[in-house]
Amino acid sequence: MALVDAESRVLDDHHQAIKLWLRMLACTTRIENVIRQKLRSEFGTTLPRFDLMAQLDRESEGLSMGELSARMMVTGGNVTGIVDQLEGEGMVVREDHPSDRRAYRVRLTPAGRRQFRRMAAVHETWIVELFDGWNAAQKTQVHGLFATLKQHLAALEETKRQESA
Amino acid sequence: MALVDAESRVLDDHHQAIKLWLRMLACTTRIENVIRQKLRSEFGTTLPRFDLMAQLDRESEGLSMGELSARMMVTGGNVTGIVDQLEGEGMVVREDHPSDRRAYRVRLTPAGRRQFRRMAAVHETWIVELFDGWNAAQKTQVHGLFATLKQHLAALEETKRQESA
DNA sequence: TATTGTTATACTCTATAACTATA
DNA sequence: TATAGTTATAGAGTATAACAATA
Repeated sequence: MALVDAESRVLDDHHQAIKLWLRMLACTTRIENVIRQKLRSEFGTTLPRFDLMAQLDRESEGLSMGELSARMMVTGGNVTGIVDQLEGEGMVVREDHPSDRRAYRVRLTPAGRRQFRRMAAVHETWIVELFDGWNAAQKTQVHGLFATLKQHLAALEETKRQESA
Repeated sequence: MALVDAESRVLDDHHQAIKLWLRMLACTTRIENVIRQKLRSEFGTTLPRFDLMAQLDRESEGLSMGELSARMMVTGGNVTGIVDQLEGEGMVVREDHPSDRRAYRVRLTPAGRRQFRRMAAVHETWIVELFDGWNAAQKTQVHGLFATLKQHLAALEETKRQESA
């Protein structure tokens, strides 16, 4: 009996994880789609472009292409394309890197910063509305729980990296 | 002072929502990437293909193209493409719909069901490992919280649909 | 007329690999 | 040799619109 109970607990735990994942994925996907659609219809931009500008907004000194690539978790070729677009629209500039002539220092132009701040303010109201199903205490709770999960995921990746090395 | 406090609470609440969203999105994206990569390397398949087979596995009677499209939340043309592939590999079949000659009834073949079940079992172990940063009580808690959020998101969509009508 | 599904097309997002120019 | 960035290419994933067959 003890064995059977242990097995059914394992089964329950498995199904619990799957159900949790599917529900969480459904919520995230839905929110992401709303954000993507609103960014396109209201500002004519996309999530990666918004993300790139957000990274630059945090760094008044600017970032190299490689740093942008690392922070956005995409490979270099993609960053080149997005920066090309935004530079063409006058939102960012590639300045020479002071000490490394291979590299650039990408930064927001004044117009780019104004435009980003304008978008970010509206973006924030969308997020607030979308998460209004949770009260402040619940948001705090989930925020803490995801900190734990994030650590766990980072540890898994670290383990895997060491195995492959 | 009361006004200032109220304002700073609003600000805090906004930042809380944004930080929560960014952290949640980071976790979801990371998990999704792991799943995508493992599905490709271990089973030579993709997330939408896996998802389509999962929908069919739940419905022994099969589903029409339109029903698949609605459940997967993608437009019809995409479903045609995925069903074409899976039919070519003998995983699913398009049967005539009994009462509507415009429609099909797509269902898993026995081989398709065997293959899906095999994949699903392994997929479940990936999910369990990825979510192992939370204990059972925490998983239950998050599952419940996401039920609330899902309802809230559905309500928002409903409101919007009525506004546009 | 409205609906089911297909076709054709295009765009976003991403990864990989070969390339250049510096370091 | 190694690194920063670019270019070219390929593929996943998606949406849109025009179309044929049937309701």
